[in-house]
Amino acid sequence: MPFSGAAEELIWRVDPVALLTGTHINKVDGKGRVSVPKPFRSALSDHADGSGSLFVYRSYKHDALDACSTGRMERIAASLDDMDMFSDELDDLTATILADAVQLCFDAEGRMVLPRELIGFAALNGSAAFVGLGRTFQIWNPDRFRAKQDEARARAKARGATLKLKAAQAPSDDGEAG
Amino acid sequence: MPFSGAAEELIWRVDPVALLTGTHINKVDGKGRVSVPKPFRSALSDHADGSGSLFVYRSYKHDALDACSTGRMERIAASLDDMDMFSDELDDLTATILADAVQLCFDAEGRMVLPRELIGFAALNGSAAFVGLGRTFQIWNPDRFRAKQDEARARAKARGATLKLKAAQAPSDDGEAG
DNA sequence: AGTAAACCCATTGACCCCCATTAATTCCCA
DNA sequence: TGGGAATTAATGGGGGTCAATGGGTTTACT
Repeated sequence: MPFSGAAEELIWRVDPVALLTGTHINKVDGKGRVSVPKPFRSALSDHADGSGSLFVYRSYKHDALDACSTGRMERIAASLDDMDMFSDELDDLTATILADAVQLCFDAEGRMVLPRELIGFAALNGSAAFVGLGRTFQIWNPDRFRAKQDEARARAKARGATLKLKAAQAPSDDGEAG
Repeated sequence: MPFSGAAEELIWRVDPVALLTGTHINKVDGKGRVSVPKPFRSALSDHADGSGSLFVYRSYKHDALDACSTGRMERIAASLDDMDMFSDELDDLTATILADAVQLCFDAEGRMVLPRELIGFAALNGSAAFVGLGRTFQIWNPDRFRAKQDEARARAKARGATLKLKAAQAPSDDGEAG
């Protein structure tokens, strides 16, 4: 029964901020359509019916795409809006992030269509790897990501990377992952 | 009860201020007409029927046009109004922004006609790039913008650009994008 | 009357939505 | 505990709708 199903969905959506984790590989069809992995979709959807949208933009560090929720993009825009109008730094940041970000919404099947240009930039030939980064995720060419991940692991091991955990805290109002 | 709680949660999640993002390239015809990209148009239109207007003025930093919603222009005017009367700075800003701004409204097809002078200033030869900057957007010669964006990205990468996100906040009353 | 601006209409092509199929999991029951 | 059934995610394809564009016509203004 759809009703109780919807109710349950709501309950665990309300629950804090679902983290975006793991790597999911989906196909990109001729029209540029990709299924957004279900766990990501749930974390991103604004509405109870599962519809929603997200922002995608070219990473400036890798040949991959960065993606985030609309809530997070609004925070980015708000932060930029607080900077001085006409400053050079603002100029650069808006050009590399906002001017480049495309808002995509996923359809009833949970797919979004990636613009040709972005597909080309990230070299998504037939398949795409969705890589969870906590509040954000990236979209990679699967082979390239595997290579990058191997390097990262090797570096971390070599350097003996450590991480200091911050104290547990009340759920933030950062409603969105991304 | 969890259900009503969820419902309330959803209410204030509802689409705050649509962001102006991405780069859209449209054609400028012989009459100086350009289609305002649909997402921008929606974000700018004051009325439910989709009609609306916007302000366009010459950027003083680039050979491009700045544009914003009427609401934002009012905010700019208000900010200027807070400055000291007779100050040189106020003088300059009013001259470069307010004195230069033209109000354009788009027709039933969602097009506006750009004055010859502005087309010349921004070198819009046959096509124009609408560049979303969050609450504002610019109109560029597509080639020039691509060049500028490449530089900005290169700088961002070189200097490891970062942005401190401000805390999530309640939807602002800045009713208009632009 | 001549020029220019606003309005109206028609075409096309991209995007969005719907339906059908496959695959993989979970759930249930024997 | 194993097998089968039901649900759901992922995929493929086709058709309708709407945004973008080009051209024409009326209106206003000088």
